[in-house]
Amino acid sequence: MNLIEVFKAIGDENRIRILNLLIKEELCVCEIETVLDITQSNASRHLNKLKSAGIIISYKKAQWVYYQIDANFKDRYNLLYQFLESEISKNPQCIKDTERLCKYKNSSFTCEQLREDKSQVLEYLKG
Amino acid sequence: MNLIEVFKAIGDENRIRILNLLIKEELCVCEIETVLDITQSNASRHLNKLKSAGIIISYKKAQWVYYQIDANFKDRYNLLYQFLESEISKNPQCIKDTERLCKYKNSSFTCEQLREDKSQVLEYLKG
DNA sequence: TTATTATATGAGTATAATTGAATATAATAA
DNA sequence: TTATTATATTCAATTATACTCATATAATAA
Repeated sequence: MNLIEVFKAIGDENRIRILNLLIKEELCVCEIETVLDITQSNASRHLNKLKSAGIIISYKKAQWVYYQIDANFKDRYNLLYQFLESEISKNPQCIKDTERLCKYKNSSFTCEQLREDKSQVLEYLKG
Repeated sequence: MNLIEVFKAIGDENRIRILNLLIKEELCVCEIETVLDITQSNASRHLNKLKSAGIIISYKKAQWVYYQIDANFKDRYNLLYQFLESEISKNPQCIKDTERLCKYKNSSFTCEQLREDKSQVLEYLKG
């Protein structure tokens, strides 16, 4: 966990968007790519950068990989985390993303649904 | 002052080093380039990035341009500023830079001296 | 005025970061 | 076992960033 690496990791729109979601709750890669509407490889890459910087951690459940904010990061870089939590919620793109996340969470869709028909979920989140 | 732009601006070694100095006190470009031992154009460019991001401001005194932390930034992004102030002092490179800054400040060298013989000042700071 | 000088900027180059498409890997399901 | 699938990774292309050298600009000094 290096100061410059952490700032570099946070200083990117896609990664800020991912952090915005993970601050709310842990999510698996397929959920993140769906809510943010970005490609799978792109989501995976950005998650890896955040993980390398020590901001998030991951664990496997069945075939899915779940990501969440690293408690050590919250603890060790607490002021930064508090700042991020507070400011990220004011970012226009993050506000939209949060709405999409809530919509997804309030629906009955699951990772299995995403596998079977992702376009259906995307259509639901759009309308 | 945009969140991502601010993080991008801070996420660079030379700019972190500059911020470390400016957190201690306002400095002009020729002092920054001397203490950090970087080229003039490089210092100027990084200062401009920090200024564009809304982190620092500048004013002219005679032929010198002095930079300092923007009070609005300190105020508006207070948690981030506090975090930065606290963490930056633990960075190995910044610790060395701070020593050089103190050495420079404790000497009788001025911007005029830097003009007349910069290499002499650099030699003093090295030894 | 001209000379000097502190800083900023332009052009070119080198390096790093981001991306999509395709493929590899590791796990589950049949 | 083989087929499927979620995620990670590689490759190639693009874009962004950082750096150096040279020059422009704006101010002071003579």
